[in-house]
Amino acid sequence: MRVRFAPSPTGRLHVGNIYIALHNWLYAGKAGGEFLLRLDDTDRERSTEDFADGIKADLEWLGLAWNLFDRQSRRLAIYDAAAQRLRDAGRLYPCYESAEELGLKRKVQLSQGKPPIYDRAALKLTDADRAKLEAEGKRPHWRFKLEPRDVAWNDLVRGPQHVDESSQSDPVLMREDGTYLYTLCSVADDIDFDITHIIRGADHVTNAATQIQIFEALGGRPPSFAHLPLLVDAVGEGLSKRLGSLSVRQMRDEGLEPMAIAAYLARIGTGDPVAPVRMLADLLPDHDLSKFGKSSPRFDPDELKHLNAKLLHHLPFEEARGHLAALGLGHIDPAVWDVARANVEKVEDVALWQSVVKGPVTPAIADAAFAAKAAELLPLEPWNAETWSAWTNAVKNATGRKGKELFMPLRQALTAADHGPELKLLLPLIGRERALKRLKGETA
RNA sequence: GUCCCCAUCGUCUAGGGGCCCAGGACAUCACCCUUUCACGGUGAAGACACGGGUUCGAAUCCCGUUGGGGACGCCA
Repeated sequence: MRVRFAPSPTGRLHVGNIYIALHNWLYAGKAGGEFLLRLDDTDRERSTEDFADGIKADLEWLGLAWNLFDRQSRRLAIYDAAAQRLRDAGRLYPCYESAEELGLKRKVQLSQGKPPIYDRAALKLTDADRAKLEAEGKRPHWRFKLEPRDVAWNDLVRGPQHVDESSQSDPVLMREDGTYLYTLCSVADDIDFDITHIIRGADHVTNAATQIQIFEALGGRPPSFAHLPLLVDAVGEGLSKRLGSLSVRQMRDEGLEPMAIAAYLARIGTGDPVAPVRMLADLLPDHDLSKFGKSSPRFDPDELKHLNAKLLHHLPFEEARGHLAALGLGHIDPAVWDVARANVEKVEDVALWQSVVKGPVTPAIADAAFAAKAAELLPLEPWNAETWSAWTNAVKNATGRKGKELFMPLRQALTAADHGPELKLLLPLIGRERALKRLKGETA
């Protein structure tokens, strides 16, 4: 069993991409299969090396490791052989229309209310016609001759599918300049790599029918197909159209945990509860493509943020350590993490509480007399989790204050904030020396 | 424009003619816990897009309307 994730290095990975990558990874992981990362870089105009590196980095950051790697630009011989085989079988034919001519034809068809399908004019060309065109300096692009029949398959997500191929254009497989297009490369590679399952977005469903024909023409057995519903954004628009607006890079910069992203993307679209998980493997047992429907799930950044916070609230220091270090927060005290984690939304928020503990903090003191009295009553060290209530009780008895009146001024003096982790846990970390200074209004 | 697909609480969904005046999860709200907030616990509120059929009975089947998504490239 082998799956592939085949992005084209024409941009950074975005949510829609990693949603597909993740499900491929999970499917292979659960079945004990292999995961191929294949860079579809046949479009030399738009593919760049930087994007190729970026894609790998994004995948690594998410923990989506691949067993195999290749890129289409290195596999030209495979495509040459495939094209020749199709030519020999009479399934590949030369066409001489220019891109402008084709555009015009489509426009005319559309204006007549007809579907913009290639009219196969090139099929009617005689040898003499072709010779004449060649003599004029025209170079052909090559199309695959589709059989005009109904192609059916059982989609792992969508159930029984069929496409009437007489309503499809013969796909161009080779450009005028002799380079190949995705449609051919993809199939040739899938055959060569023995890909058993193609898991991709629903924008490829009609492609599937055409590709099945190419698989068959090439003598390969078509793999199983699974077309996941396309994610839409909050306004209900397709996510894949908005490259860059939700890139992996951007999510990382926002401080989101890779596991939060994975957990969210793994469950969205299914009825399974969206819950934080520690590692990708935890997602394996419940993974099942048949849990998906055909309608588009909404990708909600707020829900992701919420999940991210929830994940952090339970994250032991040992598991946060690496991530903290990666963010330049290697100096975070484990004790601070344990006390503050329930109050953070993003991992870097802990830095604030570290600075509250270690100082310097400029206290907010509204009632100096009260703070001074509290300072006077501050117990001697050693301090522990009981210190806070012993102290506040003493202050209560001495001043007659209670409830919010009592502790809010203390919190503000001690932390310069009016919310935060439990003071009974925070206080011992701050220590007597700093607490004393802050109660006196000094920055410490 | 043509073809394909979809339509249940705010969101993700369960549901395949009576087990459903619709179940779960997330979010929301309330209460509890906590000498605030957050965390945690308990509970509440909240939906079958609309109109016609079929049927003793429809969220479920059929038709239509509306709304949404996708495909139709010498992109992938």
